[in-house]
Amino acid sequence: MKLQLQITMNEALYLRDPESSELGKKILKQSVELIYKVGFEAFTFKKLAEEIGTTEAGIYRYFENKHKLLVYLTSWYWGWLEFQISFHTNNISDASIKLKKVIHLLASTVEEHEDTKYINESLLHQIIISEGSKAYLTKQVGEDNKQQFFKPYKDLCAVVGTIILECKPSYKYPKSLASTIIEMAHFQNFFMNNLPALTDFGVTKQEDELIAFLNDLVFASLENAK
Amino acid sequence: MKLQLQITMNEALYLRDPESSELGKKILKQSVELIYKVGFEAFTFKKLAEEIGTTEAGIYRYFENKHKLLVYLTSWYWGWLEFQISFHTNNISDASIKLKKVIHLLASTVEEHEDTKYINESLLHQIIISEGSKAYLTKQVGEDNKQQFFKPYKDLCAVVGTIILECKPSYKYPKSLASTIIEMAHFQNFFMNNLPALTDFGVTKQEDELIAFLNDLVFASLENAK
DNA sequence: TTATAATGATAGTAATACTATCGTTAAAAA
DNA sequence: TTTTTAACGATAGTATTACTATCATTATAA
Repeated sequence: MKLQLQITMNEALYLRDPESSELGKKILKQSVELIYKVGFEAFTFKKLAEEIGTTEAGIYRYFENKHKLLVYLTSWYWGWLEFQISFHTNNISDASIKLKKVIHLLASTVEEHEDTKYINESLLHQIIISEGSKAYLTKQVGEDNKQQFFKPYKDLCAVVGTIILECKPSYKYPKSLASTIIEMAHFQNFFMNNLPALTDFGVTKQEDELIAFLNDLVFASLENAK
Repeated sequence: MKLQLQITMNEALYLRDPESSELGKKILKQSVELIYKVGFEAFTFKKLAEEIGTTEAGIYRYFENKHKLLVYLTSWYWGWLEFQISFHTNNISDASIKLKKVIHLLASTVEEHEDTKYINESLLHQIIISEGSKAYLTKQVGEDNKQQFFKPYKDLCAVVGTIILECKPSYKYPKSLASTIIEMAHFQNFFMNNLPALTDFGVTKQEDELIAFLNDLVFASLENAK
């Protein structure tokens, strides 16, 4: 048995549903690989078209511009992560263990499942680390938000916030702590690999140390709450 | 008496020192206002030249490209902040009070001192919040780092890390906690104003609540350390 | 069998991100 | 004071980016 995970995407993010055709799936697959390779700034629809073997106009039939494509990919990632969390914390009754699992999922390198799918989660994870915040750090964030583009991120944050409150109902900042964990799982990873002076993690065993830091941060805050 | 604060800038960031001429100072002043107004993506040297009343080529004599200008501005900000911290924590003996002061300085809206200077710190603070991380979230981060472009950020982080250790010598993650405070002071501010569902801060008294959150996060971590 | 929809191929445009040249002006050195 | 140098303004030019438009072809569905 093999069941395909389907993530519901905001229709305003695309012109034609990329999951509905072979070309669309190629766009998703190759855009992840190309953004990973050259970075979001140097990524263009022309280069993407060349990789795929189609034309620029072909890409524009699916996505209005590269910003919407980035928002699409980040939304997909948040949706996917929320599913991973709900799957892996299912029937864990102890909220603290649940929260530890969440931190582990956020901070661990994603390992590949099947390469058959059209999105490589492991590369996408790296993209989220390096480019993810560019999806909302823009002048149009207000309009994008009105169109619900960040709902998957908010939903994930709400899920984590709820688990935090399960651990400690009296904690006063569940949502801010949730967004802090999520952002720091990515930023500290980026710093560790690119600006190590900003972290306390060595080159070896790095991931474990990042997880330990996040656990320490979160559980100290919760234990401290009255 | 009026003493002008001079921040030493990495010479590799510019082609001609912008602080050495009137045009250079205008470039700094107007770039802050233009980036604040249109955002870094829509900001171009052509528009900047028009604002100043010079030509595109005139700007290119000072800065190679807009990325280096952004790195220049962020470096300036980190240097300025480090000075603010050293100034305002001077002769405070209690490390905890010092750390609280640091958090306050990081998370407070910067109010204007004199408008005579060529950099508006209050607008620059807003730019750091919205655009700051784009200075290092690039493919060239490694090369930029080799050229010491991020030294001011690292220095600031080291200063904060040292104060953290003064508070609690046994705490294991002073640098990661320092970079977490700095990043979160900015990100939570951005979320509060643009994606409020990611925070627990209301529209009123927002700044105080953000400071309270950061204090709670930091001191819980330190008190928790053995 | 005929519509309809998706794609490929090609063209074109305005803006961006530069580089190069040249004449003028203003300040510093001789 | 004259001469040299440095900075600036003005203009031009190029490759790339970020699109939009058109039309022929192919595959699918009515």
